[in-house]
Amino acid sequence: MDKEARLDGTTVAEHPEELRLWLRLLTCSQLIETRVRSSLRDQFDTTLPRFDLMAQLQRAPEGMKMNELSRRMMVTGGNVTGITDQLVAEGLVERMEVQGDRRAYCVKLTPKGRKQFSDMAHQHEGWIVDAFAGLSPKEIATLHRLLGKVKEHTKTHLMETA
Amino acid sequence: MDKEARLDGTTVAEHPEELRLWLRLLTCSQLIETRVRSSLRDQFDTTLPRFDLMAQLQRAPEGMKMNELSRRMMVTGGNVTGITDQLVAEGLVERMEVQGDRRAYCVKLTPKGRKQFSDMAHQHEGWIVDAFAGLSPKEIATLHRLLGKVKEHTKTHLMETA
DNA sequence: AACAAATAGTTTAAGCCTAAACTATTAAAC
DNA sequence: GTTTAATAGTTTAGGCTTAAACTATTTGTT
Repeated sequence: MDKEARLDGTTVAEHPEELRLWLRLLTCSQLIETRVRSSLRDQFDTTLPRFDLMAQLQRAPEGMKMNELSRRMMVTGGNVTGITDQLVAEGLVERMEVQGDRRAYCVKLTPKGRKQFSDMAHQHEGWIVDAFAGLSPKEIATLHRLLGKVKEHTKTHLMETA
Repeated sequence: MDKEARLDGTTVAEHPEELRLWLRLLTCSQLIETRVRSSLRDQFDTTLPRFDLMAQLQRAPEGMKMNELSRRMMVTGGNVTGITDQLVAEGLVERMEVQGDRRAYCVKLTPKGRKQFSDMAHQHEGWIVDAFAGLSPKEIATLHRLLGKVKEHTKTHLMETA
């Protein structure tokens, strides 16, 4: 039911290989992401979006504008507002005024936030290493390279076919 | 800043390759998924979860129990209840009683649902083919194979490290 | 048969996320 | 310089998703 016969006697999937690849890619993301969310909740009583925001800030010791956070996290500005509000309330990040632009905020990890993120990041790294433990270093490199092509192609061709 | 020097003069990324791979995998999923969501909304005024549920049902002409939908879609039962309610209200799927088990429902596409899904699926296939148009058939096969290893490894090792 | 345990599905409360409308500020056009 | 447009961030309404508590039914134990 899922295959079509061809003249040469072989069969071909009714759905193109691209579709099968997409479903598998999605499954992998979801499996790993579900595991990470669950571990973050159980071990640190936090969520993936909060972790992601802090991860962005850790790489920017001087802080980052909401604007840029939104772009890097690939979520809407309103979303960043909400997550930042929570982290501010918990004392993990702080909003700082930007010299010369009274519209903008610069968001930065507090010392408490840096410490907490450091603990989480160490565990997180382990979960991710585990997730890919079935692959050899060479396979990891290949996967990384091929996904890089997908990423570039998708990013550049995103707005064409509207 | 992102590299550590080693004794042999080479450098190694501060974060393991697995972490870089994970971030890239996530980026690819999100880029493609965002595009699909947006197209479904613009062209069919519907959402990805609704599409996904209908896609599962289309492969099961006899219908499927909520239970199995939940497992295949990798979401909670409560979620399936909500999405099914909407699709029932729109006349796209129907709940049927199961002979011999008054707890269960069998959910099935209506003729209207089959027709609408068929239209959407055709477009959807195009979006996905586009997303991977930067890869050769051989690269697609490689990616599919490697992600298969990730999927199997993750699925089997999921509940070990709790 | 009676009780306990498991299963199917729903409900609820809370957080995530988006698009769109909104406020405040800055930059550009003229 | 005043108007216009663009930018930074927030708010709001609505849909998605989950975990946990819940109802109803079925299965297993004795």
